[in-house]
Amino acid sequence: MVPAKPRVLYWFRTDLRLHDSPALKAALDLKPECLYPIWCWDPHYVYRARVGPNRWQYLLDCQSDLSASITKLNPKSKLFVLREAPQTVLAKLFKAWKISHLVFEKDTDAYARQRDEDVIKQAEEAGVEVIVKMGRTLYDPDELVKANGGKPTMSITQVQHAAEKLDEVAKPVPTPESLPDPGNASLDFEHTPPSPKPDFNDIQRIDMESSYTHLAGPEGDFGVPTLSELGLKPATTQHRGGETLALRALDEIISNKTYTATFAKPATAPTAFDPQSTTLLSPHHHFGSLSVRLFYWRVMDVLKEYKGKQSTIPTNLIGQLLFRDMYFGAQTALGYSFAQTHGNSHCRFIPWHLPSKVDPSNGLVTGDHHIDSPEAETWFDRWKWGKTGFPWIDALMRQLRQEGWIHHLGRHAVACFLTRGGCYIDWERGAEVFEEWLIDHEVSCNSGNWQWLSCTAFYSQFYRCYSPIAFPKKTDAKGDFVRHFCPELKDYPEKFIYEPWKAPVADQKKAGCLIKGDGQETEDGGMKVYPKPMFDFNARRSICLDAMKSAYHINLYGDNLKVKDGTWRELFPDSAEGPTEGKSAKDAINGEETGKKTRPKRGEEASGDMGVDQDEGEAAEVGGETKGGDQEGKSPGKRKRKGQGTLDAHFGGKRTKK
DNA sequence: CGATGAGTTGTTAGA
DNA sequence: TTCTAACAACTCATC
Repeated sequence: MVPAKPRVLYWFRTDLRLHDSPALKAALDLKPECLYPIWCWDPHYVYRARVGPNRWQYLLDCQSDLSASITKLNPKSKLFVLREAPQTVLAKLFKAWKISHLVFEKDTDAYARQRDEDVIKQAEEAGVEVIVKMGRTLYDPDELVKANGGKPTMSITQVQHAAEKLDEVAKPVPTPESLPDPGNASLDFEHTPPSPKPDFNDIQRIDMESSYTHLAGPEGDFGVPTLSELGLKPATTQHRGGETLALRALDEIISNKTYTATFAKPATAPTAFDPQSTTLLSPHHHFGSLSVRLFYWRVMDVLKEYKGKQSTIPTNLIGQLLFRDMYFGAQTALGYSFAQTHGNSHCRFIPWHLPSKVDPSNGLVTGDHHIDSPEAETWFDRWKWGKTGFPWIDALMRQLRQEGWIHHLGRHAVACFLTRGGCYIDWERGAEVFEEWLIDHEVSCNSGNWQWLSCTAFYSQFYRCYSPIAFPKKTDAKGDFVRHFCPELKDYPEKFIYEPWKAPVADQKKAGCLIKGDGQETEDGGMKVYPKPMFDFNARRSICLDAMKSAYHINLYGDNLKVKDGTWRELFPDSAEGPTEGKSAKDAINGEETGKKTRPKRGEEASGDMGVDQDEGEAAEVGGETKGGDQEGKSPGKRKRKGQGTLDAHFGGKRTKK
């Protein structure tokens, strides 16, 4: 009996490329009778994740380019976009298209794992064989974590040591030269449009979201959707996606051997924008339109040949990829909790303003936040919309909104400003804005970088704080970057470009822009207006510094029971920055989720000690990581403190003792 | 175990 | 202009 030839569903997700795709190669190695290249238009990303027009456009670029490349290899084929959740549509396709194999690239963020587990189960039930191949990172995050003793990778040293135990980074696999025909794409089954509520992107839509009206799209041709179907405004970014552009960009970078071999991230200018000083490959890596392993080996080839002085890990290009793998490893080990403080065993708890609301039924943030301080809410709003009155911060936030990309150090500057170095606002608020606006947004990297900058994980030198005035001067004394993104300030003298409020009114008038108000008005009697700074930066920096010092001494992590039940407040001095005290603040925050509604308690010990709760479950994912000792041994009492001053006074009797 | 040096990416004053 | 030290002080890796 001759076995039937395989009929393969190749499910594209964040691997929108034909080159160096181990999963696609595995699909083709089956020598299938037919291969359907498909994409599921997943409602999770349409409604439940924050995605703005710029990243959507980038995705559509990637899909269109991929579809055209598929058609080039086989005129009968293309990318078949199905407007339905993978969790509901795939099982129907298995049947309707008589599928024998489902093949896809492994994805490791918390949602992706849950989704894929669900789909794999359905495939097994349908008798469909599933093939999953890694191709998204240098190392398989699961293996990396395993090699790191089952613990999340929290430093580059850990990544390097773990990587030494693994095989070397996989060499790129060849790009296919032909593709099998797709089979008959009949849609002889019921379409299940998703529920549009809740819609996290509702506020962005200028029109009804209508991408789910037909399974194969409005033309019935499985075509790539449009922004207008999503009810979104057109993209404003000039950065375009797609494998063709990605490979061209890669060639250009690699052709400049000196740039490639001497690249040192901290030395690149965050003020450079035309052209930018870094590679801008991150969005290609995010969508998989450029293989990180291809990039790795192309860079390694240059490093092997280059005779001059080279930059090294971690500042060189290879180091950048290692950081990416580090965040993937941390996310993999911690699951959903990695993207939030609540329940996160490796993220410090700081009593930030505007903390997230948490759903007590699952311990996950709801997407909404508490307004413990109306002032902080105003600061957050002004930060988001580029109206803080600090030109460097505002220019960056406007570039981010318009173009969907800012330099890594620019991200440092605005993140530090929002959290530990200015507003003392929860990093999760900032991460949400980045999630919406960045074209290269990646859950693990975004969460990781925000934790880094807010000094809640990965990094702890909170006394190193970016100044919105001194920092940009280092690479852009003239203020060209600010003049471009805050054009109302373009005629300001160099002397005042980063602190325009210091310009005498006569100079303000001469430059055609008055410094006044809080960002509401943009014009006054025919003269442009730029807001006054929303606070005294140096005063805020010192308040934040003291607050961070205090929170570090109190030393709570996101999985601590006191963090979970709200009793952390008892440990903080009443005068501490953040929602630590005051009847109204306490009611506003405690009322809803702690109150008398007790969360399920298991093994809880109300001893007042830093109990370590292991019931969140994420750790099980990596084979029962236990970190019971984590908070032990870090007790504040062990720490030597030589300063006297105000701070110690606050601690009197407040610190927990062991 | 304690001590020491390093840690991708700070700022400022003063030489 | 470019360099250094002081600022105040964190965790991690290594010896």
